Amino acid sequence: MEILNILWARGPSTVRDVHTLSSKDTGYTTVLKQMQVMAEKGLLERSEQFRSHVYGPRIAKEQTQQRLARNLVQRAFDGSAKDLVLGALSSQKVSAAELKEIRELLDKYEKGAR
Amino acid sequence: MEILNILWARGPSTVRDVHTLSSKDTGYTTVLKQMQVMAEKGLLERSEQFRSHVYGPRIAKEQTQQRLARNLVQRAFDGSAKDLVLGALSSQKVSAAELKEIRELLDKYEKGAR
DNA sequence: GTTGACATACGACAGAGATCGTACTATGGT
DNA sequence: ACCATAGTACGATCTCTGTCGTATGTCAAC
Repeated sequence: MEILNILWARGPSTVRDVHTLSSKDTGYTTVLKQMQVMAEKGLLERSEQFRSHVYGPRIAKEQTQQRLARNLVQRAFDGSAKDLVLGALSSQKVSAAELKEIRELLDKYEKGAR
Repeated sequence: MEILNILWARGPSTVRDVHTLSSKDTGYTTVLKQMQVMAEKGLLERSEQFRSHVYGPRIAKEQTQQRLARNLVQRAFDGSAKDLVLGALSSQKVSAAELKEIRELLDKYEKGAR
């Protein structure tokens, strides 16, 4: 997950970049291996054009987030999106600005979808 | 996760109960083992008073959901609760009634927490 | 008391993930 | 041409989880 986050933020990057930016202090080859495996599994694409291979995310951030959210809602919240929102709110501080954005989101969703 | 869901819904139950209710068709001893391990890890408590041991959830549903939501927000949504809501909404249909509830939730949260 | 049904305990195994050490390879500077 | 450096490839190990088979224990009914 952290690897994906870095790649989404920076765009295609080398293993060294990712390793340097990673918060975990794990070995270089560990990150390399992880990225190789992720590439094998289709999560990352890699370009071998340069001396250091360059890896990029193969699925969009939004799409992945959607998948994770749905997954969690199904498995832990009995399909209730409401409860997920509840959980998210009560688990951390949410700023007034963010609350506003969430409301706008709900409006937009209501208009858009049916 | 499914085991926890069943226990939250039914309250303390035997392995047989859980196994019968489970949607996966996995062996009885598999469920038994899982529940034993979960008990070891402190997720379940078990009473050996009866012939068949009775297992109950050791952590409240809400608390677990909170933890999971926070965890996901941190790891996959850069701490943005808004994005999690977005993900949840766009990943599935959400009824008008549920939208209403979510709005009320936001109101309550805004009043209550600062 | 024997037995059949049902329970738990335990160990084995396979698959996935994370981690790392080491070996191999390519590249640029001298 | 050589060698130090920095990269990749590969396999070994460890830990977790899920899965199950088999062994062992218990209890009630005959």
